[in-house]
Amino acid sequence: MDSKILNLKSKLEIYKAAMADGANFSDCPVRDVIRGINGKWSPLLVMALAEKPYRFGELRRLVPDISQRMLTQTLLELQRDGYVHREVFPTKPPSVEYSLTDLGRSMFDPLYQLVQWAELNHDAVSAARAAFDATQA
Amino acid sequence: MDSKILNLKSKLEIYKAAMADGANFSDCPVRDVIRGINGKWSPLLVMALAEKPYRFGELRRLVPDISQRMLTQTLLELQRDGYVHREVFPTKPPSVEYSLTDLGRSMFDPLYQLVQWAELNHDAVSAARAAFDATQA
DNA sequence: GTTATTGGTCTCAAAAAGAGACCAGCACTA
DNA sequence: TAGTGCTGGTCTCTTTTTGAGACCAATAAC
Repeated sequence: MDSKILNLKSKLEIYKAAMADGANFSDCPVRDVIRGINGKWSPLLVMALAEKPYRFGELRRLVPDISQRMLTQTLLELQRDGYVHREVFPTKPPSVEYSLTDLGRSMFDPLYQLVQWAELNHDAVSAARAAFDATQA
Repeated sequence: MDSKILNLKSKLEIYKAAMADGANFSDCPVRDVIRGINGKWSPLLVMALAEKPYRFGELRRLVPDISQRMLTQTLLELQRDGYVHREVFPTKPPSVEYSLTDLGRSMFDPLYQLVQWAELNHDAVSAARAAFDATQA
């Protein structure tokens, strides 16, 4: 346990070094990147596209609770940040395929770590929520 | 590169297995957990508290662009999900210390992976954004 | 008595997200 | 030939979330 904490501390040294010298978090360049991938739908779409390219309508069916408006908008943001490639095929009617770029694929590993952690701990989180809500009642 | 893709695919098998059989993403338990930590401020606060416990006012100064309202609210959510412990000390005026629980600490590793990735790739993202915006002008 | 500090809450304005109607262009069908 | 459906969107309206900032009680220091 102690060694784990030390390890954690040494990692934080690196993390803090990545920030501005003033050591406040507001102009940390990492935040800018994280913000682009921590929208409500972005990680989900990246995970989906990591499997294979999908067309607009396919993504819509895969994630039924996203509105068409947010799907368009999130895909545009992912495209702007260089994670997703958009290609229009001249079929009738035209179909549009979305796929991950190399940059997008490079995000999969760390993102998947987080997903794995979430899967491993979602029981603990549910329990914590239930316990907390019980005290508030 | 090919082996990387294969590795990615095998990981996705696991990911999909974690979902409901219908293979649509809307009732994936992982989403519920991810949602709790992908707010605008949550990952930042977890990273900060990973270093050491902080008091309310200290966090406010550390993250100058968070409003007091959102700091209160985000800390409450993190507490509810079992990531953060809140302790009131009977000083005058009372001071409140926030620290990570074991569950919160267990999140650090995967979260830090993502931060590291973000740091490594923020130049590429900036470049992609600039290139994209140039075509839209 | 005045001022500052603590960790909040409350209210109101602004921004973001969700719901759903609408659209053009073509193919297929009746 | 008129109707229907599919494509990937956009537009508008409503609801939710966030941000900005005033306010608060209790106490200590000046």
